[in-house]
Amino acid sequence: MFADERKAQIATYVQTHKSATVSMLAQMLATSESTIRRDLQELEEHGQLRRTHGGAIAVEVASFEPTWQEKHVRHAEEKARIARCAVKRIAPGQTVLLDGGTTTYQIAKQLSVDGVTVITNSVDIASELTAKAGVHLVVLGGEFRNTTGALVGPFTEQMLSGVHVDIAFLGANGVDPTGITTPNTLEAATKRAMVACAQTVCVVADRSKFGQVSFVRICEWKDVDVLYSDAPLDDPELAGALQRNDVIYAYDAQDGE
Amino acid sequence: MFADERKAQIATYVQTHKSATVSMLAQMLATSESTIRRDLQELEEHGQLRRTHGGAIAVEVASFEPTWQEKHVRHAEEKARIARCAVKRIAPGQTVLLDGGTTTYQIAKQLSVDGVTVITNSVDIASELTAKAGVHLVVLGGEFRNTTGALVGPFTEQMLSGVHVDIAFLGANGVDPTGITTPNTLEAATKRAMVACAQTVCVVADRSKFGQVSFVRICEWKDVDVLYSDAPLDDPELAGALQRNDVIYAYDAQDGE
DNA sequence: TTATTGGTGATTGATTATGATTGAAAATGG
DNA sequence: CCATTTTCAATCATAATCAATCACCAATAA
Repeated sequence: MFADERKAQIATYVQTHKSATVSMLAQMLATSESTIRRDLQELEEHGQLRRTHGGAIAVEVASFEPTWQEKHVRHAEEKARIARCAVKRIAPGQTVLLDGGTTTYQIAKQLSVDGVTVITNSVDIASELTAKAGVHLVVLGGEFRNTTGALVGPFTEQMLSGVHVDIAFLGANGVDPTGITTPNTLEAATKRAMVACAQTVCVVADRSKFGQVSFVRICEWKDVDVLYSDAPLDDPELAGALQRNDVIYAYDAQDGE
Repeated sequence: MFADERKAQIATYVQTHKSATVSMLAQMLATSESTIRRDLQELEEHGQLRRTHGGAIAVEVASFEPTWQEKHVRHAEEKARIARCAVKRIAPGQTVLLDGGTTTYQIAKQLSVDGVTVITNSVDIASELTAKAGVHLVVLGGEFRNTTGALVGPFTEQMLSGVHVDIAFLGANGVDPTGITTPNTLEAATKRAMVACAQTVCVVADRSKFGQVSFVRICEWKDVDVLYSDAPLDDPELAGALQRNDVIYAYDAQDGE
């Protein structure tokens, strides 16, 4: 094990797991805590992670130092780009399923097609769409999860089993060559039910999700039709997986303005 | 859980829920109140939230003036009074069903009991309750009706058939000696399903509804347990009907202040 | 061989985070 | 207004963690 190799592993681990303790890293990499601390120090200097007492956390988790609003807005802008691209696929008369999440919320916000039926399990999206006149809104029942603002659980799945939609837009926490993942089992089950009832399945995920593998698998790429993101695809492994499963990759760089 | 991780969580929580108590955060994050206070102090110094006695609130909502729509609600003051009275009946641990409507919305707004489960078919109420920490929120699925902001229809009724609640608060457009009525058949069917699944049925209606008979009957007085309003009952015929069916009549005049 | 260099593990005093305690301050309810 | 309760800030003790330092080893070059 070379030093740089070890540092890369630490960086990857913290990226995917959002946090790690010094003692745990030392054990995992079969080295001393001193070495881990030195590595963490260096990685922090390179902005790869953020140190804390006892370990380190991923930079985006520590979003409390750099002004929260600033970061929030900038994040929203990337997601708005994805949404702008995704919303073009929605045609009048269609039935659209919008999963909970900030990116799908942007889709709802930018939706201006008349005569569409929107089904959602997000209270925020529902709230947003109540103001839109040309939208027939259907809300999926379920239990509210305040971490994501989505309605999930058996009720949601039961209701989903009774509907069929033309197109579904799903968010995901992890996007890897084998498929998409999310940290919560309830959410995953609900998303899976969404995949099952949609003619066309679109995943929306900004590039920070690429390479991440979260706890629970939602589905594989063969179940997905389109992946929307905000930048060119630079992971050859993921690109290959998408191609093999006929998944269209679409993104909108900030071009036309 | 690292300190910075915890602080980020607190910041996010307060942002999304608009407020949080020290004790609740301590419990949620499995730490002491001392630590939470230190975190809150630091977060306040960074302008991420605003501390209050007992907790913190989000920076953006420092003042609570009536919402844009709320000013245009007729009899808003009466409805708030009715809600203040009705909300006293809700006890910790109970499961509460809140029908859509401006009066029931006021109940949601004034709800401050911890550990209750609230089931609602109103997007507005759901949206309001996402901000309340101690509430387990369940949303009834269904189709959105623009005129009332409620979710109704077969989906709603199906989901209602699968639940049982301790107490339900219903609105009504007409209150007459034979029972309560509403103008829309879909809404009526949904309200009827609500009556069926509740142990205790409470009707909330300001005095302007008394004597009105709307198009579709929801239920008769024998199905109702309590009627909340804003003034003494002056219709002897209605009073008689209530008495014969053991319906409690409760109101809150603007007394104690 | 010998010196040097870079990386490593161990040690230790210093630092930091935390939970408990207590008197002070603030909210609450007459 | 006062009494009561709740919450707070300040302080302390403790435990965990860290930075600094030193010694060691292996690889390399003179």
